[in-house]
Amino acid sequence: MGRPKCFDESKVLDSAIECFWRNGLKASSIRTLAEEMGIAGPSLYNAYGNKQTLFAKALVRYADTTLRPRFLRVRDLPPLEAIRFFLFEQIEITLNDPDGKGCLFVNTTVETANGEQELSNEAIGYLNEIKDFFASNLRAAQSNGNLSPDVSVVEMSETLFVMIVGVCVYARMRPSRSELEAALAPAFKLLTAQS
Amino acid sequence: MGRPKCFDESKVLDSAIECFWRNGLKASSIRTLAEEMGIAGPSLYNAYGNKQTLFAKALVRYADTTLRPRFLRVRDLPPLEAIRFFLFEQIEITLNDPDGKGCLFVNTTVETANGEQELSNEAIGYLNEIKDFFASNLRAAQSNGNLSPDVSVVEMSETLFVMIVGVCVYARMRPSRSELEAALAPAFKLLTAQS
DNA sequence: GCAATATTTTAACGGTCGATACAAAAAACC
DNA sequence: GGTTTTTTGTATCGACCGTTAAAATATTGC
Repeated sequence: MGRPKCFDESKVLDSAIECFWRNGLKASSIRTLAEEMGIAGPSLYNAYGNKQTLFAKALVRYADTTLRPRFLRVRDLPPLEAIRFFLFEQIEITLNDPDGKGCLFVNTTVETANGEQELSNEAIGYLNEIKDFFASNLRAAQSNGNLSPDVSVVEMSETLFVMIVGVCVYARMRPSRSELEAALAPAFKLLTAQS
Repeated sequence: MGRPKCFDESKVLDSAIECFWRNGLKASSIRTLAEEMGIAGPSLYNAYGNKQTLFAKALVRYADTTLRPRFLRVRDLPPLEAIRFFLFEQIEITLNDPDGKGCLFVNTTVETANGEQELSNEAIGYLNEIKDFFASNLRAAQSNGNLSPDVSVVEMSETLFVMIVGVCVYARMRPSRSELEAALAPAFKLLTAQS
């Protein structure tokens, strides 16, 4: 019923993600968003509500298209190998990110922490999934016998978490491969030394 | 000559730092800045130029009042102890930061990376001073014999850097003491185990 | 006291912000 | 084919943005 939408809502949302990811929430105006999305302002409001709801939808889709595939990609690996691959992939993603976009969740957490709390909480929720990914895999590795039971899962998962978040900030500084590999090298050693 | 300024330029700049630190560059309007600084808009422009130059001056003063005192505070400690105290202090500062301001340099790097490049480069320069602080102290520890020459100073300094930057992002998530201490515990172990 | 200089105050500038009213357009239903 | 429903395009709204013009105010040098 009614006139059909003449654009793919998900594809256009991907363009919004790109804009928010690169420039942030406040630096992305409705006008530049609409232009980069290839639609007019009123179509944007008709399809996504307002700027805040558009951003919220962008966060959800970013999680679906960027974070969740990374979890799925390592789902069937041995737990420690899953963590190693996740960290390794972070380096490659960062180096193949010439715009220095980093991580939308990290950028959002930093930008909206003392303003748009609902958006901040949404982003933090996804970041906590990364921490949980580390923790559950470390626990599995201890069950497997691949990781010493003397290792504190809480400490190790928190450390890996702040390290990968730090790498996401690093991404915005256009780091070199050697800097990124050096930064994560001790993490790889921690994951093997105590096995 | 002329009418004297009726405010302390440094003290008022501290109020600007507080506002930028808490809310970021774009979310701090000239009007809210002027109000929080206790002066009128034109006085702000007369004293600090424009918004961008005000922010640049805020970055410099923030470095002078927040980062440099921390370096000086550990200047006379044994190098590894200096790093340990710096990390320990980061936890305490984060827990005594109820607004979740984190680090102005990290916030600025994330917010302005793809916009105001001059401000971003300024912030990155100060962050690199932190990395250099780690590297030079690690080298000194190796000269002292307090740190094994088998440890890669580059790897360790890069790791400590991404960890402390990660903690600064963590600060915006209102972390608990146990989370922060767990996150940095492996760093403390790395600094003693290989000594 | 008077001129010169610098800062404060008041008011407002043009521009952009997020958001919308309204009518034209394009499909489905009968 | 006319009605209904949704989306599109155009034009624009009031609010706020960063910034400044201009006049009033407060000091110094003479």
